[in-house]
Amino acid sequence: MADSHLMMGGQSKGFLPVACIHHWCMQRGEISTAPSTGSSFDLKRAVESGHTFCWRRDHGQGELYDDRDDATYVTIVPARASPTNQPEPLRVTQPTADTLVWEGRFDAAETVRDLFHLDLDLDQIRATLPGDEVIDAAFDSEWGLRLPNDPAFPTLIAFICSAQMSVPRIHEMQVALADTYGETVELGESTYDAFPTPAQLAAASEAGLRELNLGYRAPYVQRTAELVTDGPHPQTLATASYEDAHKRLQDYVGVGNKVADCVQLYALGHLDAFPVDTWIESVLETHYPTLAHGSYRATADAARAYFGEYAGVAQAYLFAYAREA
DNA sequence: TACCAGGAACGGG
DNA sequence: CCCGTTCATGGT
Repeated sequence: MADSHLMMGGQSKGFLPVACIHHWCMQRGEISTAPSTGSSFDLKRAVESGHTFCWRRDHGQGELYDDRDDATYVTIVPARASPTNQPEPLRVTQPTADTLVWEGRFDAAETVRDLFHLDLDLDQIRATLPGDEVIDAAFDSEWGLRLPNDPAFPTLIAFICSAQMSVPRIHEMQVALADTYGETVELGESTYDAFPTPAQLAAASEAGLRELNLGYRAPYVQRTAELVTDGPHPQTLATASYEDAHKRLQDYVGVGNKVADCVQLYALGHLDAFPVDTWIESVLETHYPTLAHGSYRATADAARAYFGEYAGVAQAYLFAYAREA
């Protein structure tokens, strides 16, 4: 096992400058993903199954959602969520099934574990779910998939953009937003574009956003960015109840039941949220006809009651399983 | 060409 | 609360 905070120049952690902005102070670490029996994390599945839109492949490794299975992924932790209080680029790769390697400008082991809920026991979660044939097949097929625990604002914007849009095109929009309105950050010899802050995105014009092919979602994104800039941050809803957060998220523009559930599940740690999209609707109609009630609220509530505390994990596996077939 | 893609705003029952 | 219509845009 490699040192979890390896440094250049033999410096110890205590001698690091406060603002570590130079490439020579890059740190690297290794994380085991095999707590007990077999690997319990699959980085490619976690990043490329369409649940997070906060990652991209490193330069020169193509776009997400193709066959490549050994990619290095990059995200930029927003200032408000980073221990250095400034946007922090983070590279992660999985050289073997049981090993995760990260690179960043700070000791990011805890951050990486947090970003994928790695401290949750996947076997324990599965044990809480009903052991029906569909869940069994989905978990056998998609084992290692983890829910993201992403920053709230980028997740909110991504799922406002998701309306009537394919997974690759949602991701394209987030890349375009970052490249156009976000701050450029440096890691080693490379530079990356962070997702824009609420204020940066609020300053964009509807016309400017339409140029990025956001279509009718452009004014939703701009107005929601204004609301977040002027009001409480959606991240604060992580400590609210499911019902309270669900209601308050819909005060933003372009946010209904489904987008609210996605933000709650992928950014606020509400793992009992069960987003019902066209794929899940189809799965329910085929395999769980008693849960499909037609209206969003009735269907989602029935699914939450059936799958329980970790209904969102079941949803993620069913979604990935359905889309893979 | 018509239809679909991780839906939501809007108006009306 | 529930339902029908409309809303950009690129792919098939």
